[in-house]
Amino acid sequence: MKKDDILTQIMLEVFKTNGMLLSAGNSLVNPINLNSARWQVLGAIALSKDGITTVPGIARMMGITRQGVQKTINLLQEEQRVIRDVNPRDARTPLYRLTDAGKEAYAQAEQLHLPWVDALSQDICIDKLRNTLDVLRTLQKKIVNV
Amino acid sequence: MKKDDILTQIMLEVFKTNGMLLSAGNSLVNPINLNSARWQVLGAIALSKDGITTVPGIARMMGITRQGVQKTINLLQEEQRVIRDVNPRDARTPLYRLTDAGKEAYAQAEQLHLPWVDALSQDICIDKLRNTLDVLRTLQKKIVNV
DNA sequence: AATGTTTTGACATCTAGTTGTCGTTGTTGG
DNA sequence: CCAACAACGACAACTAGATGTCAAAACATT
Repeated sequence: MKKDDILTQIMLEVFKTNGMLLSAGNSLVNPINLNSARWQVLGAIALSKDGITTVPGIARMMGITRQGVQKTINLLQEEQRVIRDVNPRDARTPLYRLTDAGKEAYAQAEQLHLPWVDALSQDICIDKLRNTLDVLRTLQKKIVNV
Repeated sequence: MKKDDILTQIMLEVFKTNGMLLSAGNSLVNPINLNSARWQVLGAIALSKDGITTVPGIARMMGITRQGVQKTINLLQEEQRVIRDVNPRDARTPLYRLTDAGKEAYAQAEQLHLPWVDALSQDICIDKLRNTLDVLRTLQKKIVNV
């Protein structure tokens, strides 16, 4: 197979893998009343500097639009899993952080996630994983510039 | 980074790459009045045996639900890009094939796709691409079984 | 300091795709 | 042969996310 054909196949497999990961992720965190979208947003907040960040900040981190994140954040806020603070540095865009319930939900999600990732990474050597991560990131940079 | 962490990163990058590929794909085939979803379904038909297949067949090939494919097929049929045949082997599920307009649309899409893929695969050696394809497929098999 | 540009939240509309249900058609095992 | 059972199209409701618009706030440049 030529490079072009392999890359085309990779694209199709990215679509498929995306769907399967979303679906598996939903099943994984469904028991704790989460889904992939909320889980990811909780993670984005948890992993941000000082555990506090803005909607557009999350959107940039996740590579989706701020409007999409805003919807999820509004839901998480209704569920008392995130709380809104005034942003002293920018009056337009409030800061969000996890509540205790949010922290617990994210911790539970991690406990479910870990053994799952562990099982999936079994039998794939670390160099292959590293390479895959590198290729995906390289592709993204190129897609932006092309 | 541990294997687990790398794989977690890969998952996040798959989400991002998926979004970027969809968006770039939409821009790419937008000039010929297509989008990523319709383009993919046209491709699934074009690449199937004898260029004729069923809705559930496309769904299995693409790894999405038959209902999702059905929606896209219905649109493509309205646009006269696919045509429906009676399936002599199964009265429930009609066969679909490309019309001349459908074939032309797909050929045009390929002409746009080729130089794009070519530019993206530039500077990534074929072994890295092969490895990435392999890892994605391995992951999919594992996700199904875990 | 004034002006033009960018970023933001809020809101509305749209799209691709999932989930669930129904009645029908195939398929398979006893 | 026939009774379960699986797969199908049609339809409806729902979800995540994109796209577009607006006014307000922040920022940049002169």
